[in-house]
Parts: sequence; structure tokens; C-alpha cells
Amino acid sequence: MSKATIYDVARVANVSIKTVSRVLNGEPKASPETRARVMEAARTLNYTPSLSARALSGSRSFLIALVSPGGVSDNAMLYITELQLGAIQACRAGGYHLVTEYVDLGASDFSALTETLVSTLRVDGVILIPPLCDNPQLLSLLADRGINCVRISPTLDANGDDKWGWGVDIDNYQAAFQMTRHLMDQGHRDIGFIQGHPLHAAAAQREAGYRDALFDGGPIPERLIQPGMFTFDSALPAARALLCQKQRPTAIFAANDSMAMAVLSVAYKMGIPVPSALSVAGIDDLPAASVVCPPLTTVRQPVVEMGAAAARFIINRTAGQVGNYLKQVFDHSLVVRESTAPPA
Amino acid sequence: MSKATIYDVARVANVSIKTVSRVLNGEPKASPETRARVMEAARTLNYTPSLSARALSGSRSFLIALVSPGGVSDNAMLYITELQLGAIQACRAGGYHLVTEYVDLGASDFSALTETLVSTLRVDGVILIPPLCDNPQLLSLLADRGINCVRISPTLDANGDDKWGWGVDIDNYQAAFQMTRHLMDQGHRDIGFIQGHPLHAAAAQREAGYRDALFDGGPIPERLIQPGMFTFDSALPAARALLCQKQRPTAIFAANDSMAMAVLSVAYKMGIPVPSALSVAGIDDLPAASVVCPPLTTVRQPVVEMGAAAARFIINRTAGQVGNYLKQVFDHSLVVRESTAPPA
DNA sequence: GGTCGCGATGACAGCGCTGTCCCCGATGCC
DNA sequence: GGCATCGGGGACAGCGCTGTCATCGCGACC
Repeated sequence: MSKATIYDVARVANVSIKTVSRVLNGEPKASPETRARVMEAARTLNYTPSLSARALSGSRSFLIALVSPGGVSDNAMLYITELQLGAIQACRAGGYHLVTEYVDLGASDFSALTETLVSTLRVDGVILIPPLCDNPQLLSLLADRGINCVRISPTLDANGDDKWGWGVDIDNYQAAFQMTRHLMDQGHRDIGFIQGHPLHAAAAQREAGYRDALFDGGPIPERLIQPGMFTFDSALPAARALLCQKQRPTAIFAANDSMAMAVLSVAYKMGIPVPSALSVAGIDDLPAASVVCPPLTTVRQPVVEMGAAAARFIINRTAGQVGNYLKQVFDHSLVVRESTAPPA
Repeated sequence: MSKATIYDVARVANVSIKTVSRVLNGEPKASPETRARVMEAARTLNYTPSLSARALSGSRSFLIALVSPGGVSDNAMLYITELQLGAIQACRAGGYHLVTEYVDLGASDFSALTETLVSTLRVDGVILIPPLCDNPQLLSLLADRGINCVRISPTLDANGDDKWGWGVDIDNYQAAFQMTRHLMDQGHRDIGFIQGHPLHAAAAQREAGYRDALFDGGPIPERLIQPGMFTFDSALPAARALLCQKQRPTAIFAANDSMAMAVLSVAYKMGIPVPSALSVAGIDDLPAASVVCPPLTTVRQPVVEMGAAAARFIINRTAGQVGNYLKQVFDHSLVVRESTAPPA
């Protein structure tokens, strides 16, 4: 049992190795009895097919690559872990395996990465995490080699198409809209907003949701809107700008949790109590969101499920299902914690 | 250039494929000129060897598995991301690749995992993250199959040996000792302690460091020491117990950051200002540690470097270097932030 | 001068699977 | 009855490498 091969299974089941292969791959041509015999033999022998052999002779490698951006030391990127968890689960269910690679955004050695993915690993697909999933250079290299790409929270082109692959996301517009309305329902009218990274599609969508909820298309007091980059540090000045105004907003909605935490931090330093004098909200539901003081009201994304869907897409696609190129939108949910309350 | 094989390289360099193989693997027998010719050919062809083929015919798979515990939704486990980053870097440098797997601790399907690792993937080594790295069942399954294991922050046996593989860690005793002394240097004498998970070796070592620093082996007021499990939630009651005492400690040192954040949270709810009325310290320097209010004084572990060392160990070992079985201890550093200050 | 030793290289046989092609017997249909 | 069809299953050739062993010069050594 140290290392059973397909030959062993074939011998025990008294069939040819090709038949074993067929049964194990769920190919049609095999009678139920033969199938049962083979399965039984495989089970008693504790047989597990060799990935390398399968990859070498077949057209699938049973490998999916998860490519994360390197050099991103921000807290926010930690949702990679959850994404990965979901992807691993889906891989396991499909007999696949997840290999993680990463690229330094600075040293854009994309062609080496691509070569590795295509020639060395021969992966069946790639899951791209922002901001990698919006890098046209990488995307086109991958597309040239005919690799299935799944983009997490991707930027789509003008008409909403995703010509680079398939994507998973939440409805960022709705998420922001609902959060803003939540704040308004509590009685807030003076709601500040901290923007996300200008190149990230989600940032614009979230801002649009905020604007539409609060102003319903009407004119906007721009003093309420401050720039940010999705990182904690980038939101510090924005929070200060908002909180030092003579007419201070009663609530601040940051385009993500990292920045909302920055608001919390600035308010703390300025001696502004949250939520009694200031409500704070974010989006993402980072692990840290429930742990800061006070716990952050935010929007949860089903990140694990999104990771799983990404992997499943690749698996199904490689197995023959030729899904169309589009995007799957997942449900989000408002998580109301203690950082928001009606204004005094 | 869509997919150059070793045959192409051999043809261009005008040598046999075996020679190409030798050069690319850095084997000794090849003249400098031949070597140069082959390298040149490989470069112009953009050749990358096929992992599957190498694994199938050779004895190495160039794959390292990182096995994380599933079902661990705690914040603290996020340092997996950093560990992984380091491991990936080391893998890349050595031509290896990292595949991530995970196990549910509940459904201990360790034999299936092992079978996958050994037969399907044929990995050259496995990196185990706590608490997996202390699971004797998994450890012995892996050992039976002769797999190289590297354990992160492992529990060693009585005489300090690691019979299950190699390990990387920091000096937990010293880390806790130094942190306690830091608090004492600030004038604290009444320092509470929240223990870590009783089955985790690091927990005991940290407690010992604390005890020795504070009491120097003398008798200990047990009211100062409260149980915890390394998780945020587990530390909530401990923090309350500590802070509700009539003679409240002026500082609380939690055995890790997640629990220190719980202390912060309880203090916040009780209206105890940190650090003016209470100093709080932890260990780990989680990404969130610098972002909570106030930023947490803690001990940083070189996690990325530890992950890299783990991967390197496996790579070197597979390449023939037969290092002994022991543990590599990394330097930690005190990170003093705003959660600690002299008592009022 | 013969031959041993050694560095440099090639021939060749797989590794454990999958893809392709082929065979065999049982039906179905005219 | 003759022939196309179809389900079930085997033979065989690789996939792209590495291990093993053989080969070939060419100085060294007796």
C-alpha cells in the first residue's frame, strides 16, 4: 500500500488499465459491474492516481493557481486567506489542487510568471486577486496562452463585459447604497465618505451607491467626500479632513474596513466618542472588524464562497462545460455592530 | 515558443537531451562550453521544464505542501498568509511550488490527506502549522511515509528534541520575559497575564517567561493569571476577571495579540482608558495590532522569514543536504506602541 | 605500448497515466 | 440473412523528463 498504481488496480479488478482509467474518470463506456469491481479494487488498494502522470499524458493538470499580489502588506489583503480557503475546498471536491504563486507588482515579471504557469505547471486555470486582476499586461499574456482566468472583483469594460475571463464579485453599488441608507435610517444626513483606490472598479461603484442613496442624484457638498486608497494609512488624512470641519459629519462611511478603522483611530485620538458622537461604517467585514473598538458596522461578502465559485468555474470549464464569459454576483449582507447609532 | 520541450533545446544546442537535463539540473558532468551552449538555447527558446514530467521520471516533485488547519476562523490564524508568503518566495528561488491544503480538525481525515500528499502529489515535504504540527496522528502517518516535515512553532518532547521533523520558532520564553520586563521598567508591578492554549507549547513557554520575569521564581498571586485559548473570545472572560478585581492590575499581558485585543475591547466597554489607567501588551504583531486603538505594544516574529526557512529546509533536504533534526530559532523584537505606558 | 581512470556525453528504458484506434459481440433494420 | 450500429473494453503509443549504463577520447601510470 505504499504506492499502488493503476496496474495494481487493473490486476485486482481483472480488467485493463484503460478500463480502470475510464471508470476513475467517470467516462461513459463501462458496465455497472465492471465499474463496481474497479471501484472496489481501488478502494482496497487505497489507490490514488498520480497527478504528474495524469498531467503528463492527459490534457488536464488538475492544478489551479491562485496568484496574489506581493508587496501588499495591507491588512485588507488578508481576505486572500478566506478566498483561498474556499478555493481549496472546491479543489478538493473536484480532485484538484491549489498552488499559490505571487507577483511583485513592482518588478512586473509577468512573462516569467506566465511561463511558469503555462509550461512548468500547466495549470488548468488561474485565479487573480485585485489589483492583479485588472492588470492588462498580465491578463493579455494569460489570454494569449489560452488560460482560463477568474478575476475576483474585476473591473469590467464600459458595457459590463468581461473579455478577460470570468469574474466573481458582490454588487458594490447596492452594498454601499444599503449602508448609506442604514445610516440615514438612523437619522444621519451629514454622512462623510472616504473613496477607494481610483483604479479599482469597486471604488467607483461604492461611491456611486453612496451618492445615489444620500443625494439621489442631486448636487453634492464635496466637502463630505475625501480621497482614499483602500489602505489604512491613506484614510488617516481623509478622516482628519472630515473630522476637523466646523460642521462635522455625524457619520463617516469608508469605502472599505481598513479605512473605516483609520477613522476609528483618528476619532479616538481626537477624543470623539464612537458611536455617540460619530457613526463609522465600512465594507468587507475583515476579521479585524469585529475586534476593534467599537466593533465595526460593515458589509459582509461571502468571500469563502466566492473563492470556491472561482475554483469551480475553472474545474467545470476544464471538464468541458463551456460557460459563457460573464460575472457571478454574490449576495452581501449588512452587519450592524456597535460603531453606528443615531446621532445625538 | 508556445511550448518548448527539452528536445527543442537539445536540437538547438546540438547535444543530447540528457546533457540538457544535466546542465539544467546543475549536475557536475558537463563542460563549460556545453553548459553555456545549453543555457543559451534554453534562454532563447524560453524553455521551462515540465514539472509533471520531472516528477514522473525523477525522484523529486518540486512541490511543497503547506497544510493549514481548517475551521480556524480566528484572526490569529491570519499569520498563515505571511508564512505562506515567505514559503512561496523560497520556493520560487528554488524552482519549487507551494500547494496549499487544509484539514478540518474535526473530521480527522488525516489518512486521506496523507495519501493525497504522498501518492497523488508526491510532495517533497510538508509545512505544518499549529495546531496541526502537534498532532501525533498526522505526524506519524507522515513519518511512516517518509515525508519531510517542517513544523511551525512546534511542541518538542521533554528533552527538547523534535523527532517528527524540523521546526522553526522564536524563543517564546525570552519574548514573554522581555515584554514583562518592559512593563516592569515602566513601573508596573501588578501585571495580569492571560494564558494561551494549554496544548500549545508556546503558551507554556510564554507563561514561564512572564512568571520568571515578574516573580523570579518566587510565589505567585494566582489572581493575576487567567486562562485563555489564544482566541479573542476566550480572552473576554479572562479580561473581565482581571479588570473586576478590587485591586485591579495596572497592566495586562496577554499570551498573544488576539487576546490582547480582547482586553482592549473589555477595557473600552468598562470605560477604563488605555494606556493611562491600564497598559496592554500581546505577542505576535498581527496585522491588526497596529490598527486597533490604541495601537498594541507587542512582540514581532519574523514570520515571513520563518516560512521561507521552512521551505528552504525541505528544498535543501530533497536536494541531498541531510541536515540534522532540530529546530531553528528566530530573533523576535519588541514593538512598543501606544497601549503601554507608566502607571498613573 | 597497453591499460586504467576519468571527464564528457549519449542511448535507452521507463515513470503512470490518457488518447486514439481497434476489436468483439449483441442488436436492429431492411 | 446481411449489414450498419452501438455498448463495452483492450492494445498501444506516447507525454517530457530522469536514472542507469554504455561509449569515447585522452592523459596518466607501470
